[in-house]
Amino acid sequence: MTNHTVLVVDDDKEIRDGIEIYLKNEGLQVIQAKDGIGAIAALDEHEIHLILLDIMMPQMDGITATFKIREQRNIPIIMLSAKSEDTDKILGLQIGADDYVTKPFNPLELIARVKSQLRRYVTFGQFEEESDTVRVNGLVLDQEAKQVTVDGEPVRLTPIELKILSLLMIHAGRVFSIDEIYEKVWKEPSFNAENTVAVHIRKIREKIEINPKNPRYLKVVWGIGYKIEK
Amino acid sequence: MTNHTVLVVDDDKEIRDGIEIYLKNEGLQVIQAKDGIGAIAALDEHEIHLILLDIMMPQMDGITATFKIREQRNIPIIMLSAKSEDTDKILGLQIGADDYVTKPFNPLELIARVKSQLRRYVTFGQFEEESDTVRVNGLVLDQEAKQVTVDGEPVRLTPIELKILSLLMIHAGRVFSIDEIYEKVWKEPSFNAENTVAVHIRKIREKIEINPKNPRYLKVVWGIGYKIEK
DNA sequence: CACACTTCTTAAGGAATTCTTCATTTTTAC
DNA sequence: GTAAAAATGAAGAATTCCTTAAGAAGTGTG
Repeated sequence: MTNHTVLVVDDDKEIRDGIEIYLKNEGLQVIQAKDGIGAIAALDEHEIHLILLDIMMPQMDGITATFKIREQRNIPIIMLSAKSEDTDKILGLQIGADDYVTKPFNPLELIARVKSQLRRYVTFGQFEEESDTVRVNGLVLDQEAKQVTVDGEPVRLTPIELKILSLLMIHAGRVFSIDEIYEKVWKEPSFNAENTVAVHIRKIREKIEINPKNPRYLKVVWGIGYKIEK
Repeated sequence: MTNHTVLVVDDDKEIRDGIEIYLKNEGLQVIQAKDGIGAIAALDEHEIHLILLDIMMPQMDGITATFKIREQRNIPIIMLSAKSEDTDKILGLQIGADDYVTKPFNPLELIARVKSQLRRYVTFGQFEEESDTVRVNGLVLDQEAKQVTVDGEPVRLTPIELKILSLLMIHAGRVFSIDEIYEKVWKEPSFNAENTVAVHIRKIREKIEINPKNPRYLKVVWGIGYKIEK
């Protein structure tokens, strides 16, 4: 997981430099480009393992650049954008980005996503099918298929329910407070979200538990929070 | 999630002191610095887990300080600023702050954000202190799962019971007076709490002892207090 | 654009559990 | 034996959690 090179493409030098600091701090090598043309040039000159690409750039915009890059090589691309509209998000992903981060972004989140993408890259320069399944008790979470099964039976979860359950399953055994769950799932500080989370917990229990009143998987720890029994 | 140290950087002593009161009230340790230079010095001297940084400071401004700090270590940074313009907000985040609070700020919101950042960092595995399990005799305390087992059997404890038992187990062998227990668990000076603690002790014994009348783990030291037998 | 459908959020009441207090009994030390 | 300390039991107060329901917001379809 070391010695990877990341190409940062953004027209704003400050942003490039800011990102570079974080990435270097993680032991990654960084090359900068200020637009799509420069990015393609950099791809010829260096062995790049991942691209951080701003969607709004002069000369050649990010989406067009994605096309050009994909024509050359199959490299993980993470898109950056100031726009938070879902339309852009979906468009970016469909066209070829492997992940998407909106500005202003949390640097830690960015690093996590970069690492996640790099992890899929192995010695042979191919993509490894990451084992994306988490198994706890009789519960199976397939992160790629975004599906959970209980004893083989698929469960139909809503997006938020899936996120909550994923969080709890990935860190099975650990207790998460309601605030913590809210922050991780909704990605904003929680103010008055107790019932909201509680209702979702109830819904999840309804779907994964035989007897929701006496849950087998999704346990409550009094005064602290919820967890998935390991 | 306890025992974290926050560095408060602001040129106004009143603001620093005000923030310090709130943070200390949450059990956090606080170190102050009046400018960027002082902040970097403090980083060398103390183990800091989070920085509250005013964006407008003499000598070295907050944004420059952010860069310098990031060069050294990857610590969560929350920016404070009197400016509420969105341009500044985005700039601050892009450059390296993990979160942003505008003055005048709501203390509760500030605390919520501080805690949120500390939690986020902890999950990323950066500074997870204290080993998660404490073993004494046949007693096992899993601090992550917030659970205690006696000879492998899980025990269902209430929040206060868990806190008391955790305290005694972590410092197994040491005797705690009733007042000491009360202060540590309730986080307020003990007034007339002798019986209150005694009742909880009794409840704990009921749950972890085979014969509460002749306790094997939770011993009383006459005239002094309670302890967990090592 | 109206319609049905799903999902999310909020509020409120009820149920269950837990906390504290007080009175009483038991144990301990001298 | 006596006084101080500790343990016990029971009851009301307080807290926390669960559940339901209703409306808001969003999505897809004809």
